[in-house]
Amino acid sequence: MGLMQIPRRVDYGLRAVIYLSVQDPERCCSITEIATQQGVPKKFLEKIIQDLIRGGLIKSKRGACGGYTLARSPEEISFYEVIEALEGPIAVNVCMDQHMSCEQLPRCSMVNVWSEVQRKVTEVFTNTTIADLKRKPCRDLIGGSASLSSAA
Amino acid sequence: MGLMQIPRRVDYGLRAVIYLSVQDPERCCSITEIATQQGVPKKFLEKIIQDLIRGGLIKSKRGACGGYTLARSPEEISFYEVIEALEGPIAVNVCMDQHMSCEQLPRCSMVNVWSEVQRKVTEVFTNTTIADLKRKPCRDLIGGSASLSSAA
DNA sequence: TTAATTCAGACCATTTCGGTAGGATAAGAT
DNA sequence: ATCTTATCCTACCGAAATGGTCTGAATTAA
Repeated sequence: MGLMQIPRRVDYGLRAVIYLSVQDPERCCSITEIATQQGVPKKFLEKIIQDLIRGGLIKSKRGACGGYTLARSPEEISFYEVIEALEGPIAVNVCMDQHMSCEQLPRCSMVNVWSEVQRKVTEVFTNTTIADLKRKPCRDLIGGSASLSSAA
Repeated sequence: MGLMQIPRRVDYGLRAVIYLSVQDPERCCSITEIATQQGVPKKFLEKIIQDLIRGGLIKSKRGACGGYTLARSPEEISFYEVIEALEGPIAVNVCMDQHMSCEQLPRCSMVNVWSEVQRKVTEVFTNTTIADLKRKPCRDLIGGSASLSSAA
């Protein structure tokens, strides 16, 4: 159940980034600290953070007193970047293995729907920054007024 | 790769529904016909169509000269209904296993983003009917003008 | 009765998901 | 130097989902 469910990796990764965003930007947070504070499996989070480092969102310092900090300010990190660093580019589509004739198959007309969905999803994620999340109060969870994006 | 990829089941199911929508509404189409015409694995499609029957979108007639027809007119079948019949309700969210304090965790602020995405996705799928697809020409596939939904 | 068809269920191979384990490497503290 | 604290890297692992297949029963037209 759940067609477009968000994987744990993304949830955990976002939590780590958000946690770092409310800390002193200079202070290195260890994986142990982040994991216990956020209630996330430590070794799993370690791998996830590695992906965020490769994505240029987190900086690390090795050795004793090492740890992680955000690579940029929270205003400059979008939801989309975190997701992309962890899962690759968002691609709402069917696996296009074999190209078939456009006439006899409904495939191409469906693609228009997929790409419209993809466009809207991408829009929300790119317009939402980590800094936006920090100051959001906890209002009703479903059917919210959705004032997050700039809503074209 | 592909965060919100559409599963084969949905692709195949939609193709079957669209195929039926362009046939004579009285004529029963066998599973063999639909599968070969659409280039879909026959036995797999058979199971998928069973779900569409349970969802009230397709009618079946058993025995020789049996087959499938649409249960309603294409104008009254939305993309969303097909998807829901095959995958259950769309739920863009993280598995909410354990409820944690709203204060110390960024979870609740993320939920606002998930629900906004879900709302927009659902909107596109509910506003697109099978009849809409039939007359759509095959224009450019990516970054299309997206004139499908009523675009609030 | 027989042929054509849907219907129901078990089965199955591969991939993905979520997570663990162990060690190599780096750097600060003593 | 070497010890401790930490990141980094790679392999591994169980369970679930994905994408199918196979077999056989039930139904119906000819």
